[in-house]
Amino acid sequence: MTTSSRVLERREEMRARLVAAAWALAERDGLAALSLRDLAAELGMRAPSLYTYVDGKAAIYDAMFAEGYRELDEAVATVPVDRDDPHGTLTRSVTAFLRFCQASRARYQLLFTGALPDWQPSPEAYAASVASYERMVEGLAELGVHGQDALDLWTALTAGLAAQQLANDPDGDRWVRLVPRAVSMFLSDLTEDRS
Amino acid sequence: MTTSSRVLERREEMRARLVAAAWALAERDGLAALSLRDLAAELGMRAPSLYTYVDGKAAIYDAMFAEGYRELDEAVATVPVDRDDPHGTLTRSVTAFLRFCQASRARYQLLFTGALPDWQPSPEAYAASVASYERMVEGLAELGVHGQDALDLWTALTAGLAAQQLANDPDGDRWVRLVPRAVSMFLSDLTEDRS
DNA sequence: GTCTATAGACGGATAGAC
DNA sequence: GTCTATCCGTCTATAGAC
Repeated sequence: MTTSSRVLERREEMRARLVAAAWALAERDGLAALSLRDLAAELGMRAPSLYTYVDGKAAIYDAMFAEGYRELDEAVATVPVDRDDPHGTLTRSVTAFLRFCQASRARYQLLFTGALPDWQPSPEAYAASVASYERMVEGLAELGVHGQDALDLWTALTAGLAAQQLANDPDGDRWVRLVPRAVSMFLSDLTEDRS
Repeated sequence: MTTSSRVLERREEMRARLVAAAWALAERDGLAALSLRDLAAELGMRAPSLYTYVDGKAAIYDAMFAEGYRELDEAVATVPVDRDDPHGTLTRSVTAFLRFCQASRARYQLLFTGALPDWQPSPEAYAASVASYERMVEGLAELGVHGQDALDLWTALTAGLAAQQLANDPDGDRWVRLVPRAVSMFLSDLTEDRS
């Protein structure tokens, strides 16, 4: 006797609520402070009941990680690409990226800093992040950015803007304001002689 | 009856050994995994004995933090400043900075990422980091870098290079190699019209 | 599917003997 | 100054009743 689709539906719905509650707690108490007891309480349950929906804490981080990258793609794919305006396109992309990071400190930590001591993304979850990077590379290629060095310089620049913004002015725009200038700087460098 | 200087000397020496052992453990097991039991064992003691030298775990992180910034100043102050060669000077500085970060992952995390959940530097320890930033600002001024925006762009760029190097190629030089190019990019931007 | 009870581990910190 | 013993808290995870 197989499980009815009705039941599976309910389970998926509950699982989604579980992950949402996990995000809320991670945001409030810190990513590393997330505990199964607190999480269960948030859902009106006791800790052991969570195992009905999820196979332990690592699986919860995994689900959050995957969801985070899905949201990142959504936030970045929203930005219209104008091949004739690399500066505008990149500026809008990076601004969206920084806003995405600012919107959730916990998500930023989980996705981009290896801040969790006892957890590594599962291979499937990790694959999602690689795919995301590859989409970024394709987008940059459309705008005329080619070569590993240029890509590495780009990721350093954007990662640095995000890190500084989050660390020193989490709710403001001190580094967000610099994005157009940073993009100009980067694009100027691209068109220079490098012999 | 005051404590003899002989005794104070011994205490200071022991305290230094304690901090050194803490670094070793943080490097081996992760910064957050540092425990007083392990630390004591490393020194041939039991955990309660540590309280003779140090007032709890937070004080240990504090001592490590202060020492880390002392080492950073040493690593950066070593770089000779040539007012007539900003590019060379900055390149050497950033390279030294990246090597400093690579030399100890635990130190990098403690000093530059807020990766420890339940700990914040004490006001005195924090003051050391502010002083370090101010010395960097002075150094940049000597080389013709002025203004908050330029400084913020600079910190973003260097922080980003460090973050990417540590996260994606901790023992290599994938981003270290890009330092001269990043410095050129930055300096070119400085000399541009910004009206 | 949810619960209670509990195993089993690890952590920081303190009291008080020696 | 160092120890043993211990308190008290944290946590994940499992067993088994209902």
